[in-house]
Amino acid sequence: MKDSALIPLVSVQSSNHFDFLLYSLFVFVNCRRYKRLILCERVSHNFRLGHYRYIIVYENSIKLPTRGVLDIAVTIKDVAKLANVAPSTVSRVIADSPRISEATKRKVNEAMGKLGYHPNLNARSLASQSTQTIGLVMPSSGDVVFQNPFFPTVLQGISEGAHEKKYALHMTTGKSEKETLEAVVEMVQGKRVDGMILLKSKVEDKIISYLLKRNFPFVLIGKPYKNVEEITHVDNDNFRAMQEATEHLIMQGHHQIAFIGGCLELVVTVERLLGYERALRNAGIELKNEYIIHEEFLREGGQEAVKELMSLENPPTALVVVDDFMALGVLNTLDELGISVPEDISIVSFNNVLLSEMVKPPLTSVDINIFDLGYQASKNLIQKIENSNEPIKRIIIPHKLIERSSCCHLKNK
Amino acid sequence: MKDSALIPLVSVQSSNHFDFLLYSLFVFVNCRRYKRLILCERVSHNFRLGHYRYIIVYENSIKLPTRGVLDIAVTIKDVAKLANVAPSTVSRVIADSPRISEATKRKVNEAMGKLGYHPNLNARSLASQSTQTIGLVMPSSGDVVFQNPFFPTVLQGISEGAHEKKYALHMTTGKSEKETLEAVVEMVQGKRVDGMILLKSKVEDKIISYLLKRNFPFVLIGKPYKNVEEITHVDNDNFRAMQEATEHLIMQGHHQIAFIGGCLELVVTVERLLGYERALRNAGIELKNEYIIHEEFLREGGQEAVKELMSLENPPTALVVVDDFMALGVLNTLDELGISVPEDISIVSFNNVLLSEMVKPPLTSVDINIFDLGYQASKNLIQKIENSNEPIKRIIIPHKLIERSSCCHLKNK
DNA sequence: TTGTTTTGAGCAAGCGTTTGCACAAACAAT
DNA sequence: ATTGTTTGTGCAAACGCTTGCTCAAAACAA
Repeated sequence: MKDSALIPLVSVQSSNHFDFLLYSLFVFVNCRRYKRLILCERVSHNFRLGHYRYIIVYENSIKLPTRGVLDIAVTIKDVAKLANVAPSTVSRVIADSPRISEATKRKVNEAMGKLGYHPNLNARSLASQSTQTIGLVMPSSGDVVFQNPFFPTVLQGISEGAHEKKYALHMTTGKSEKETLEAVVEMVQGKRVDGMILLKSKVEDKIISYLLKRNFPFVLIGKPYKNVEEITHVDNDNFRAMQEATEHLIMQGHHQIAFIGGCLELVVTVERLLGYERALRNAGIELKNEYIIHEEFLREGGQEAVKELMSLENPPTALVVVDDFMALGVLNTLDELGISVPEDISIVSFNNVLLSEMVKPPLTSVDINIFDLGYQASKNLIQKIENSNEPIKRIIIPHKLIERSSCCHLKNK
Repeated sequence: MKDSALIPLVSVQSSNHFDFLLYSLFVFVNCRRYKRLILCERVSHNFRLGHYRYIIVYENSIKLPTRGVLDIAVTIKDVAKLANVAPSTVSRVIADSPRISEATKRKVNEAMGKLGYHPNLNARSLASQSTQTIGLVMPSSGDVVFQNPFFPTVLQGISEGAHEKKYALHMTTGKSEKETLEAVVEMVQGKRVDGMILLKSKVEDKIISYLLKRNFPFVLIGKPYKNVEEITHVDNDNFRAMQEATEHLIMQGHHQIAFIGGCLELVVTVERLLGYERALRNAGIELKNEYIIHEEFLREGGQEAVKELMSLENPPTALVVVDDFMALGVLNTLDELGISVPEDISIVSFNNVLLSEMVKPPLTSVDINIFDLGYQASKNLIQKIENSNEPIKRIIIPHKLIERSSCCHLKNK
């Protein structure tokens, strides 16, 4: 005889005939050597596949009611019946409402235990209008971000923050900008999530406008291009960070400093570029256009750019690179060109991922605390979800220049 | 006058008094200079916050019915009313049922457009018992996996496969094994997902037993430790891959080959270890216990191990390392020890992540096609979800040894 | 004893869909 | 004209939960 575990699906060919279904069940029960089968509730005449409930009786003694032939789940009603209370009472026990007496709670909990009850979260979400889920749009497969550790780390932070408050994550991908927006609409209007985290802010961001218009809770990682006062965001002070990185080089005597950055549509690039320019200007160093490179992360393109840069009449003596991984590419290209770091050229990069200390030479890199970026984002999003009066916030995650061996004082020529 | 966008939440202090609510609405409407407000439906006497519907009338001409005071969404009923059909018809139009005439479809679609209707996916899931979502448990923050590109890449593959079939991803984290199982139960019994993808298989895997017992669709990435015949899984032929990698070294004249692997509880480690042993045995080379190292990925531990290994009486002339990132650590340690690769020692590693070609020297690495691992997992999971008769499958993703410069022929001593 | 408050639990409506069947209208076949 | 078929829509129950209000019983006060 079987124990009271779930019973695998019996294949019922025609769902249109009650008798046939019943018959199938009998056959199934017999061949599995269950003792008896009792249909105990016929949910409606207008029945659908999956609406029958039954009890298995073992060895003539009634055991627990077991569900499962057509994947019928244990519901709150079943628990209520077993505990001899109303469904609403069970619901309140689950919510640990103070209006229920201890005695009843015990009784109900016991029944839940016996039946192996687990609430149906879709039903819960539908009724309570909340999902305990936060939404995320992944960068599309082809995206630059995917190649480097930023994404997983920030995800890890988000996940950690969500986990602490028992929130889950819901993600989709969008291949194009249009698809991405659709994905967001699906999550938001489809009521799949209570709030959203955006992983990057573009200069003209449709998603942000959409969420703003709908007044839907969201947190942005990065700095909004506009509406700064209306958007809770968590960011580094990228302007300062880059300024400091550049100043670090300046203090080491470098005047010819090039900037290697990413897509100018990303606000972070813009900010950092400004910080770079400020540092140079403060030091009275002239800005040179040919020292500023925006390359997508593709290695080949990067190589080209670096080669061009180094073959200028006055090649730079130092580089600021906005990403460790990109810096690694640069490092390789320099190596090919026979230029050695830091003797011939100094490099400061960003992100301080694990990689940066394992590379030769270890990279001086600005640690922007990616994990915390994600962690604070989800934490603050949840606050916002749970209290709609929560004020707009701007959370700045501190950065720190980690000195390693990719920079050194400019040798006097 | 406002346009027909959503109207922000009016703060209604007491939800208990209809009149008060009505009054608040009027105040709100006046101060926002809407022309008129009509309550058009009082959903029930026994009302709850958020159950009122209304129409805004602009400039005396009736515009679209607008919802939103208490974030009331447009429902299928509203669409039905506007299009003058039954809700069921709207539902069928959405599902593009052939039973609906073209004329009606057009009419309904128009109404949906006007109202900006979007289906409530929770309600859909509840009624249709399917979520179009696949579940995933992330490695916990502290986990090894998070540090290297395996996770994001496989996620990318999964996401791609899911996206193609319009499935979304649902993720949670578990910090401990217990929490992880709870997270799975929550997703499965909470009916949040239609199927699951497991990212690694442990030797005694409670999650697998659970899913198997419940007969819940899932796909494993990696090889199951037991019940191989009952579990659809996608994997590399890790045995062969490692055997080939080792043979590659043997063919280059190496006899003293050490194995640096990860946690022995992971099936993949076991498989690869076996492949390594087979290769040696086939070549008639004696296995040495001191040549086999299992280190968690922590850099420090790894360094220790490598140092120990190299100070053996007969240090190995070649290493197989089960992960590129780990190999990078090894590379660094060797560098510290003044041992150069590949001159003094050859290395073959695994995964062939972008990193491996950017490192000095570029690593000979076995490409196991991580993306495809994820892609096939979600693709096959979805097949399984959509057709419960889908047979159990074993999908082997081909691997390929990518030769770079971290190996060379053993110089004759 | 009677009136009043408190406590605990139940009733039933509601969340927004899907879907089996009923049924009217239009058409075809007798 | 009568009886079948189609074809297209509508009806209403169901999914499994939450929650405002009602109300009986218990506890307390007068």
